[in-house]
Amino acid sequence: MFAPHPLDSARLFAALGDRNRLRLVARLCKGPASITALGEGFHITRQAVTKHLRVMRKSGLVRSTRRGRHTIWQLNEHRLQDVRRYLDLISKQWDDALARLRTFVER
Amino acid sequence: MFAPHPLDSARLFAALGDRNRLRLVARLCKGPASITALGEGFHITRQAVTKHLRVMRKSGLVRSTRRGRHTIWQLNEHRLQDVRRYLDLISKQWDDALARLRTFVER
DNA sequence: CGCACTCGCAACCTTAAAGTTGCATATTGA
DNA sequence: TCAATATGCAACTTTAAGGTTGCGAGTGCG
Repeated sequence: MFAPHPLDSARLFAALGDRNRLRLVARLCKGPASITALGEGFHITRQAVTKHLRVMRKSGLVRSTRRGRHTIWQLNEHRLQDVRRYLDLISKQWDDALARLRTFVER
Repeated sequence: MFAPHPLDSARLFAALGDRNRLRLVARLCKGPASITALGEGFHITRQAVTKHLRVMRKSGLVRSTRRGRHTIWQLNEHRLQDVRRYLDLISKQWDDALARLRTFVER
């Protein structure tokens, strides 16, 4: 079965926990792109974009492949599913807790 | 319809993007609890726990109610669903992008 | 070939996150 | 009532995140 590691999950959520990184993800949803192409609409340096991409790569959310003189970045669909599964697990536990509470309170 | 704001979402993910906060969430899944009860198994100060809880409250992930001399904290199921919905939206866009890519590549 | 383009590396700055310590305040049980 | 309990408030330290600038290196078009 699937057992999400809390530390890995934390890193994954942290990777999504930044405004600019979320915008990068949204941009990557439209398809793979190079660094300069990704930073087009942004008001940050190319280096900042690079840093964000590496943070996300470290968490496994994104991967890169060298292609000639530019590096192509794309989303890692599996990791996104990991996050969703982790949230589902939390939600389920929470629902169970609520159910137990209702039983106790007997309202 | 539901339109998740990227900035709000970022704050929400950031709230989950910390090892100790994730452990707090896991603990809160078992039911509401007070601050000292929450920090029981942790190796951090009560004040640190308080700070984490407030970060999560600011993102709407958790809420608190004063009850006598202790404050009871519990999860906010609605916000959890918000995160899940946002991820679903991202995943869907990503799936669409993949579909488009397959059409282009014509493999 | 040479120049423009795309990127990596490294140093640096600024700010905020994570955590601690110390003290004040309110509540409750004996 | 009084002390123990449970929390809040504030100042402080340390570390890392987010961002910038400068420079060097590989790649490809004209």
